[in-house]
Amino acid sequence: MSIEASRAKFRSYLAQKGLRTTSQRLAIFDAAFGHQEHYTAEELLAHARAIDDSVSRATVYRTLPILIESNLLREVDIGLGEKYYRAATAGGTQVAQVLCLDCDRIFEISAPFMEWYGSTVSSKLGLRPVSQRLQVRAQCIALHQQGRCPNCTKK
Amino acid sequence: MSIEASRAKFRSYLAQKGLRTTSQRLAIFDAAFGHQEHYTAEELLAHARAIDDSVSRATVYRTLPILIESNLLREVDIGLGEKYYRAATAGGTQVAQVLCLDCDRIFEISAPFMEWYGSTVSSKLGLRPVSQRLQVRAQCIALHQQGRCPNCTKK
DNA sequence: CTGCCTGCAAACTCTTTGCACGAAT
DNA sequence: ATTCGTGCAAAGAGTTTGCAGGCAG
Repeated sequence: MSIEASRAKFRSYLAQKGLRTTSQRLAIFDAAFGHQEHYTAEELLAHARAIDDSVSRATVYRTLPILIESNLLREVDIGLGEKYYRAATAGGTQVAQVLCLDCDRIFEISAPFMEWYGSTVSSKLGLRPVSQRLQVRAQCIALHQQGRCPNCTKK
Repeated sequence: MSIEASRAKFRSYLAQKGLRTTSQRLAIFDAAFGHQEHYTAEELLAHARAIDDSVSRATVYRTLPILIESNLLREVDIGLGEKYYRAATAGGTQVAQVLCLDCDRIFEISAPFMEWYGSTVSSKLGLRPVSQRLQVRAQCIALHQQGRCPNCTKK
């Protein structure tokens, strides 16, 4: 989905929910879709302010749930204390995250069996799965063996 | 492993690391092993205080890493804001968690393929897996269809 | 005009830390 | 006697919220 199509979807979602189309919400949307990587709320705030410097931290936190509910953004909580966000891509519910503990980079990998697993396991408990996540924490082999990582810019 | 064996393991771990065997640490240990369910740091504090009312919140937070490093306790972060802890059982690294969103209860299910998956995915990225987690969020079918859940005491 | 939305700052939750006293070795 | 460990309270990080004023519809 192109960014124009996504922006249109955002505007119609706002209209449909009776929410107002403010310049701040649009700036946050544009900031959110200007990056393909994972970012924190704080980073999103910085990006949004580069577009519209009137955007406040509070509005970022108030807008994030709207973007998530409209399926335009995905929230990724990998247990680092702060949450990460990422523009939603197709099939986004079936991805696993791999966190490199050396550089804190998050990689995403397709995990098509996850949904099946969630259903199988939940049904045994009389539950209906809502979402599932599969996360791997890992260390960089090259960094630990040769002292430097070809992917990491941090170390 | 019996609680006596676990307590012995805890004492020897402390000795081996040059850490002191204090009454507070023992009270926290006993509180941690007096429950089989998941509990929060706050709940652990309450249980520990029932055994030794001199235990403070700070000491609970300072003792938790020791219990985890010694593989006596497992930390479970299911994204509810606070972390949960549980006495470690055999094969504890290969369990998936199922969270009931209606009662916040955490169920654990054996997931023997998780470790294999972590290795497979990590190796493609030049990473070595350290740990992995598979978590399912689910709703209670009975509660939503019949208005009450046979498992939940909360609702 | 109406009332939703905003920025600001304070509040909040969970966890960590500095300090001086107290207890294990 | 040494230190390490402790309780207390304050600090910290990330996020949420109350309020008075501002802008979309």
